[in-house]
Amino acid sequence: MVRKPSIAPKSNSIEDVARLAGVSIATVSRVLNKQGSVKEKNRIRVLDAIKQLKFQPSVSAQRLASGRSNVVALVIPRYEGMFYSFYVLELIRGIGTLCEALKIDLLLQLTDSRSLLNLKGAGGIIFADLIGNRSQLEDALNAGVPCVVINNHVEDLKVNCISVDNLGGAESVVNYLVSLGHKKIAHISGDLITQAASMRLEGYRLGISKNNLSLRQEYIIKTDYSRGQARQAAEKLIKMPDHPTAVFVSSDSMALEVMAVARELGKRVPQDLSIVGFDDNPSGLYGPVALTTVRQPLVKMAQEGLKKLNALMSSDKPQKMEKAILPTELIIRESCSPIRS
Amino acid sequence: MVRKPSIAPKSNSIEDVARLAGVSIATVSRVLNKQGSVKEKNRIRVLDAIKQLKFQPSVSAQRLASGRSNVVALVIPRYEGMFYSFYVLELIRGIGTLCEALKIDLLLQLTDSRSLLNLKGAGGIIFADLIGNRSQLEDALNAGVPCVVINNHVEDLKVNCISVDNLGGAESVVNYLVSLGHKKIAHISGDLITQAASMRLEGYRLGISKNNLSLRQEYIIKTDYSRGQARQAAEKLIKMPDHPTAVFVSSDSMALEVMAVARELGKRVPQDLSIVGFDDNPSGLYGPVALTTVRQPLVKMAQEGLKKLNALMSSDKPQKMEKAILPTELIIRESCSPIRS
DNA sequence: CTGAAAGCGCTAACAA
DNA sequence: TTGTTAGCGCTTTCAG
Repeated sequence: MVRKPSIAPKSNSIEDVARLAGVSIATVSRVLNKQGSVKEKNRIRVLDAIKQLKFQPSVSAQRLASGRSNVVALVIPRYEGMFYSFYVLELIRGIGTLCEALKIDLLLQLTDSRSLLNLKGAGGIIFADLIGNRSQLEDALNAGVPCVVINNHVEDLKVNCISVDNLGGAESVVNYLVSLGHKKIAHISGDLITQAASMRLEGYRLGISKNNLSLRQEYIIKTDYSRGQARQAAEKLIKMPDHPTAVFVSSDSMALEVMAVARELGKRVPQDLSIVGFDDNPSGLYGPVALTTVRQPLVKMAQEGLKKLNALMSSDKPQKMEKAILPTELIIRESCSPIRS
Repeated sequence: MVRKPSIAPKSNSIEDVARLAGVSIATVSRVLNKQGSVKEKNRIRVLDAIKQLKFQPSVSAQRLASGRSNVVALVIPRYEGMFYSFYVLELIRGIGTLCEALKIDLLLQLTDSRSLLNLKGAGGIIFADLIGNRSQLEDALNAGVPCVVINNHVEDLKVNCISVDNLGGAESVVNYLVSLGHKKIAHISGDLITQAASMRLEGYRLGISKNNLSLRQEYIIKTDYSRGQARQAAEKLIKMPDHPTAVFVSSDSMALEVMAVARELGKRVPQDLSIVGFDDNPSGLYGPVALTTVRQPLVKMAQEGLKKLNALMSSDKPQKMEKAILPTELIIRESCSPIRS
């Protein structure tokens, strides 16, 4: 048949390498994949030819022929508040850099949750959070695509997941504040469509009740994680007649906003208002009062997730399934003080 | 004789669809690619079969057979300060969402600049900024891969680029401050390995000299874009015996830090110190004093770049080459005031 | 240790 | 309007 006239200067293929090296393409393939044995002399010649021709194998052809894929998709659901958060960038950074090291191609999917993913595009999928897109995960699972979920604990699906102890982290904040003598503790929550935010709220509630404090609804304010809403929440809280003496904020970036508002309204931090954030965002370090916060191992979570997925993808044997919850850690800095009684 | 079903749930191929629909695979391919003509009745049957089988074509096979690729790589060089910036996220957001709409697969490469890219992995490449990785771009260009550079103006390479008028933006800031009567104007620059930061510095210099002010080296402080260094810079500037009355900061996030420092040191903003940022980061809106800044069309830049690349990739004809510089816009809010004389 | 050859799933020229 | 069929570039048996 007539070949399609290619416009672009056709780049050289494994065949060219084979010819130049004076071996068969099978041999070239062997040295490419570092498997099977090739006489050292031939290896060298092939490697030489590859370098000389600047040969790069076609990923598509490799995938098609081998059935394997070294492409990992990172699926991030698009929702209103997602880009306010420090955390998206941390995730991308963690996974992106590890991918380069592992020679894995990273397919980024910012999805609107209801569209279906191209499951054949990748050999494995990392779901970063699950927000309205459980069906995407289920589809992928049904199609037999290896999956890992991070930042979300999914109990009822047979899938690996790695999340962070938001509940425990939040509870420890309350315990800490109580230990400083606080009894009027408020909470500014993040977007409750995220599991993280709702677990932090839950942890707050748990902490309050375990410490035999009364849970006051007016002390709980829900936001979308944005600084704008944090500002409103802070104003509302501070202007209350019976205002809280401490506030646990669901993200550092919001906590910093709360701190700013407090100052503007003439409150001293931490003397008049103790503030605790969540994230361990480096920005928290720079103000005049370093922010007490909860450190969560985001990069580690992301990278563990990728490693697990990689194992899933490259082994034929079924791997054991894990539902890991990584510990969080209270980082005490300067934004809280004991309450004087 | 009946074949045993294979263990692995081998997903069905175009052949299965063809069989179910009672047509040839060529016909299926035609409806898949919406090209060539297919009798309406057959179209329906094929579409039906596809739905029924939940068929998704193999991207690799499509690419291999057609020579085309709907994969776009976004190359972001990894450097120290990159993740401080609002801008990376905006870029990813702009390109990521448009990719979904255009059914383009996005390959994200956070590269360490010296490693070579897998040029066969994508049909086109967007370089977001060029930081120590010009050779990657040149390699891609030489290999005939369509490329677009965003956020960096490359004069000496035959490549499309779309950047933002950092120079003009910076100059307009100085002009504005001068119009308010300021004569002692400082600049806190970002990481000068980025073209954006160095053009802003250049624009500042230009503005100063065009307005016949003297350029004072001690008024120029270089940072890595982090809030930490912004804080140090601000302290240094404010504590100078002959301190500036206005400061132009190379990013909003740093400008906010400067504002915070000023307040801590007892300066009123804008009465004692006028501050201008760069980015139009929404965070700038929330403080007690809304930040005057320079708006740059990041999302637009990213999306225009992707569109251009897409055109390059899907047309056989050579496209005209463009070096666009999108205008920036001074957004006057509350952080500057006229100087009393 | 090496090479020949059979596909992998799809596209697109060509024939019908 | 359709079906037939030759590759796309590589991996992977299977002989040698």
